[in-house]
Amino acid sequence: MPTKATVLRSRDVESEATRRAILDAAEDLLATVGEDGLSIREVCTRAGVTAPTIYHHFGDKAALVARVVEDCFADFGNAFAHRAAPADPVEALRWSFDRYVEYGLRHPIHYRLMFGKRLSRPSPAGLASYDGLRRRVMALADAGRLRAPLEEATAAFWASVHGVTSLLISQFWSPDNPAIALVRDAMIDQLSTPKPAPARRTKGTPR
Amino acid sequence: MPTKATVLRSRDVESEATRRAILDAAEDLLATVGEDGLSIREVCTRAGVTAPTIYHHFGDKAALVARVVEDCFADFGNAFAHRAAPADPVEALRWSFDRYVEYGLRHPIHYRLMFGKRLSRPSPAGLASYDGLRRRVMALADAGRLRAPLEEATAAFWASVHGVTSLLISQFWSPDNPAIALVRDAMIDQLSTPKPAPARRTKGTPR
DNA sequence: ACACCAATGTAACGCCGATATAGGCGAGCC
DNA sequence: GGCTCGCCTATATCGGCGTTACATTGGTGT
Repeated sequence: MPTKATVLRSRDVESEATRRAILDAAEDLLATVGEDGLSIREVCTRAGVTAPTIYHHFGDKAALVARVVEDCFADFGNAFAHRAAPADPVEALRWSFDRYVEYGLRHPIHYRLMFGKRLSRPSPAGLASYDGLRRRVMALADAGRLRAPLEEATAAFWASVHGVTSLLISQFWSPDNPAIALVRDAMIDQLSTPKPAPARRTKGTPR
Repeated sequence: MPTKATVLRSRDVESEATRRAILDAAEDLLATVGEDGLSIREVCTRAGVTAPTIYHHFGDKAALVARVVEDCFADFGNAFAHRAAPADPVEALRWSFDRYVEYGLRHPIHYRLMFGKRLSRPSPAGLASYDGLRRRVMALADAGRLRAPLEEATAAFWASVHGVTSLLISQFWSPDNPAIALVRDAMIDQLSTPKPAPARRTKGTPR
């Protein structure tokens, strides 16, 4: 962004520092006590500012939370990007399912905020993360192994992994529920055709 | 002669009347403005009582909401019970999927409260509604057409329909999204054998 | 050098959920 | 009838919340 020379005006860097302090405090609080537990006043004391500063920088509480959630999508994307996915597209999809569920279980509050209610407009980071999923389904199509329209298949996969993750986060299910793998493998089996070369068996996916 | 339980003492019927008035007001508010929009004060004015009355009858706001949600599960069950399901167990399952989604779309706030976060203990009405779903899956098993353990299959079916409903309610999906039927049919295809198993009387849970 | 304006603080408003306390009033006993 | 007792409801209030009108300060551009 700073194509022009970034002029260092001291008040700007101070302002940015407080902005970050507020965001850090908010993110920390959000992860521990949730959205309802997060209070402007508590953010104030933690960030060392007073209320009008927060409102000056973010508008209102909802916008502050939305901003934090935006950052969460980046973390969510990293949960996939910073780890090597299997080469086989079907196995990669299974792997994506597991990483998705893993993230939800690790950051349940964040997950709820990200996917519990759509914000006014889909956030760029949210769209990017969905794009990542679509690409993984497209890899299946590129291998000639997808047997549903791309968008529908992507959406269906999302619905299944979101359903599982939601029930886990809401503690209707325990993390060792065998239905998790059942849903995962059922959906993947339905979306993909068997491997073209019949003889070779891929590792460890006993239907 | 009335039994002890039916002795009508006027103060009892008055108390029950105010209790119902509070519940009706709360249910109405909940359906329109949601849990956060529902305030004790608003319930008070609508029900024509004052705050301590509500606390006397229900304890606190969470308990009041929980009580309303309990009633919602009954409505949810009626969405299935009061309508004729198809005779074929596979079609009945498909029908259940649609009724489930339909209820969620019709009562999104209630749905969120019922399935968004597990209450302290699973409510009796909630267990009953899950039992209804299990029975519909068991009908498939009784027809020898279920190819997964009963509990796993029930849970997997629930996860898929819950995932779809959640995305619809959160407005990530539009109600005419073709992925809805894709998820539904994919899961049902995976859980059921394509044809009525002819001779084998395996009413158990073949794997 | 000075006027401007973004950044921050002070203080307050109107909500909220929750409660201590007191009063009303039917129920049952003498 | 008259009494007390226990359940039910209202009055008044508390502390906390999100939010905002207003004042203040200090860096910035001219």
